[in-house]
Amino acid sequence: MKKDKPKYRIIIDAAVTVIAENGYHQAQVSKIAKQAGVADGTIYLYFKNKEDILISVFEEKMSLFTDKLMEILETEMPASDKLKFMIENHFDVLSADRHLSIVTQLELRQSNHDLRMKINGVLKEYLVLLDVILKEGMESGEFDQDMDIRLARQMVFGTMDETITTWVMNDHKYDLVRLAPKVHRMLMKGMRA
Amino acid sequence: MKKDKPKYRIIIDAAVTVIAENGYHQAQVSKIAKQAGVADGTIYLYFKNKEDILISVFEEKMSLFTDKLMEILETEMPASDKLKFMIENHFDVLSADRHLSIVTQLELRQSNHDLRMKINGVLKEYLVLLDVILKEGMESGEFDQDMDIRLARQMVFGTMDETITTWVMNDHKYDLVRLAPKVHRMLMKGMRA
Amino acid sequence: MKKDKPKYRIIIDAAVTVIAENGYHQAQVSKIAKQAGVADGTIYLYFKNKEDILISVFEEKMSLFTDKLMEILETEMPASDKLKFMIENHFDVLSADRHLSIVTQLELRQSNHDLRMKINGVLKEYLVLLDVILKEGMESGEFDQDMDIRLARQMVFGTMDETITTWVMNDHKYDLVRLAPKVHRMLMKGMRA
Amino acid sequence: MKKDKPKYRIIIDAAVTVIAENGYHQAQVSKIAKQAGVADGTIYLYFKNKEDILISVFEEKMSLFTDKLMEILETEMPASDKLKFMIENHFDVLSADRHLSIVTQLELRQSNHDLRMKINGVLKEYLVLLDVILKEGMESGEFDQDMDIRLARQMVFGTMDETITTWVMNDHKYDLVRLAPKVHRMLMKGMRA
DNA sequence: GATGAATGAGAGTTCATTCAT
DNA sequence: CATGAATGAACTCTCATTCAT
Repeated sequence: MKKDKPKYRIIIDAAVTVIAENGYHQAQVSKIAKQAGVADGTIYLYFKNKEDILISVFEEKMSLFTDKLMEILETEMPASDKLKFMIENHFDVLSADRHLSIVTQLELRQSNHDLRMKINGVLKEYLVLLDVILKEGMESGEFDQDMDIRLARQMVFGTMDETITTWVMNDHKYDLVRLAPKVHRMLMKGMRA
Repeated sequence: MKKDKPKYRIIIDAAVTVIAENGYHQAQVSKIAKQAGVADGTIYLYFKNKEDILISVFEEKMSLFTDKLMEILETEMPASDKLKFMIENHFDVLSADRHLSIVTQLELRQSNHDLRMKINGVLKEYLVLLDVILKEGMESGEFDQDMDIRLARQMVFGTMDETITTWVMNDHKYDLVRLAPKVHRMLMKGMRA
Repeated sequence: MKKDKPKYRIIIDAAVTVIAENGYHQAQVSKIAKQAGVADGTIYLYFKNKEDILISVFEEKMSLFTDKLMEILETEMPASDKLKFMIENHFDVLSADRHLSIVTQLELRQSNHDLRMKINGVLKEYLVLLDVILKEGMESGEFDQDMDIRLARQMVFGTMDETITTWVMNDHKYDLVRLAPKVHRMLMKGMRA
Repeated sequence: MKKDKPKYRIIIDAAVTVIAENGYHQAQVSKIAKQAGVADGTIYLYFKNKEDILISVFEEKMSLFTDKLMEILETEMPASDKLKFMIENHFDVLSADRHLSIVTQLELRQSNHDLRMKINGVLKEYLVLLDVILKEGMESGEFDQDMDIRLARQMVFGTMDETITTWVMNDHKYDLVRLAPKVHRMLMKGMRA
C-alpha cells in the first residue's frame, strides 16, 4: 500500500507547506517535489496526478478532525457538550497548524470545479458526524425539536467556517481557540429547545 | 463614463453567463467577447484587463444586494424585521439569477489572491450594512447586548453563505427563498436578548 | 497636394517627437495622433499607413542635409573644403535637433527590413552627393587617384555615422560640432593624394 | 553548465538561421524550436526568455571575433599588421557565415532598447581590443601620436561596419575579404604618423 | 475633411506529465 | 524504485487600420 510508505506522507506535507507559502496557483508539482526532496517523476509513483495529491492532502488531514470527533461521539455526555468539544477540536487543529489553516480556508477553495466536488465528498463525512450530534440533541430534547436539521448544520458549519476564515485573513493575529466558547454559546442559543 | 455605455453592461452580463456555464478557468476573454457579440479587442476599450472584468462583475452585481438593503435600513422597523428583509432580499436576488449564484458562490472563489482581496473589499461594504442592523438591534434591546458583534456577523453571513452554497451545489433543486424565514428564525434565536 | 497642407508637417514633427521620447516600438499611431492634436483616423488622410509616416519623416528631414549640401556643391572651392562643410553641416543639423538625432541614429534603425530598404533609398541620394565631392577631389588631384571610391565613401559616411551614434549614445554630453575639424582632418589624411 | 550541453549550441545556431531567413520580427520562438528540432518548451530549459537567446547568440558568436584577435594581440608584430589581421579576421568570419552577417549587420539592430544596450556591452569588449592596437601603434610611433583615439576607433570600426553592411545589403554579391587590404591601407593612411 | 469606436490576428511562456535510463 | 530532461497545448492583450457618422 503506497499510503503506508514514508514518502507518501512526506509528499503530502510538502504539498501543504508549498501551497501555504506560495498559494494554490504557484504550487507547481516541481516545487512540491523539491520541498519533499524527491524528483518530479517520483511524485507520480505515489499519486495519479496533481489533483490526486490535493485530494489526498484533504483526506489525510481530515482525519485530524474526525478521529477526535469520533472519540467524542462515543462518550456519554449532553449533545451540547459534544458540540462544544467539536468546535474546540476544530479550532485547536487549525490553530496548531497555520499552514494547514491557510490551505483549507483559502487556497484549496481556488481549485477547479471537479476538485472542489471531490473535496466536498470528503467533507460530507465530517458533516455527517455533526448531524449525529444534532440528532442526539433533538432526540434528548436539548435542541429545538422542530428545527430543520440541514439548516442547523449549515448554521453550525457556516459559522465555524466563516469564523476561521476571518481569523486566517487577519493573519491569525488573535487567538482562535478562545473564541470557541462564545461561538458555542451563540449557536446553542440558536438551536436550544 | 465607460460604465454608462450599454456595452459595459453587455460585457458584464456576458461574463456572468460565460463563467457560470464554463467555470472560472474556462472563461477566456475570447469566449466572453463572443457571448457579448463584440470583438476581443473591444473588451479592452471598457476594461483594463481580465481581472478588471471580474472585479466589475462583482461591483455591479453587489449593488443588487446593497441598493435594496440601504432602502431597508432607512425604514422604521425592528432590527429583526430588517434582518429578515435582508436575508430575503439576498436569497431573492440569487434565486432570480442562477448564473449569478454560481458565479458568486463557486466560481469567483477560484480567483487568485489579488482578485480575492479586491472582492473582499467590495464585500466588506455589504458587511458594514449588516453591522448597522446588528448594532440597532443591540441598542434597542432586541438583540443580546453582550454579544460579540463580529461573531454575530460571522454567524449571520456564514449561515447565509453556507445555505446558499449548499443550494447551488445541489443544482438549485429546491426553493431557496422558502428557507429564508427558517434561517431568520434560527439566527434570531441565537442573537435574541 | 497633401504635403503642402499644414497638418502634414504637424504630423511629421509629432512623429519625430513621439519616437524620440518613447522609442520606435512605443511610437503607436494613436500617440502620434495625440501629439499632433488630431484624431487617429486623420493620420490616414495624409499618410497611406504607418510605414509611410516614417518614410516621410526621413524624406522631409533629409532635405535639411541635402539642401545645404547642394548649395555647397555649386560653389567653387577645393573638394577638401566641400567635404569639411558637408561634415559640419551634418553635425550642425543633428546638434540643433536632438530628437531628430535620436530618431535617425537609434530608433529608425529598429524598423523592419522593408522600411530600412526604403530608408536606404532615400539615403542613397545623399551618398550620391558625397560621391560628387569625392570624384571632384580625385579629378583635381586633391585625393588619391587610385582609391576605391565606394570604399572611400564608406569610410567617410561610416566614420561620421559612428561618431554621431557614439555621441547620441553618450546622451549628447559633449559638443559634436567641435569634433568636425578633427574628423575632417583624419579622413582627409586617409584620402589625400 | 547549460552552455556546455549540445542543445545549447544547436538552439543558438537555429536562432541565427531563423533570424537570417525570416527577419528579426518573424523569428518566433516556435520557429527556432522547430529549426533546432526540439519542442518549444525545451528552449526554456536553456534560455531564460527570448531576449536571452538573442544575447547569447551575440555572446557566442562574438568569440569568433575575439578569440582570434586576442591571439593576434599576443604576437610581436607592428600595430599596422595587427590591424590588418583584425580586419581580415572580421571579414573572414562574416564571409564564412552569411547568415551570421545578416543577423549582426541588419536584424539584431532592430531589437529593442534593452537588448541593444546589452549587445553594446558585449561589443564594447571587442572595441577595447581595437583600442589596444591603436595605443600600441601610437606608442611605437607608427600611428599619429596626436590623434584622438576615440575618433580613430570610430573611424576604424565605422568604416569596417559600413563596408560590411553595404556588402550584406548588396546580397553578398562581391568578395568582402578581397576588400580588406584596401580598407586597411586607407585607414592606415588616415592614422599614420 | 475629421472623428474615434470597433476590429481581430498573432506570439511568448508555463507546467503537468511521460519515459528512457 | 527513482530520476529529470523533454514535451506541447493553451491564452491574454496590443495596435494598425477601417468606416459610419
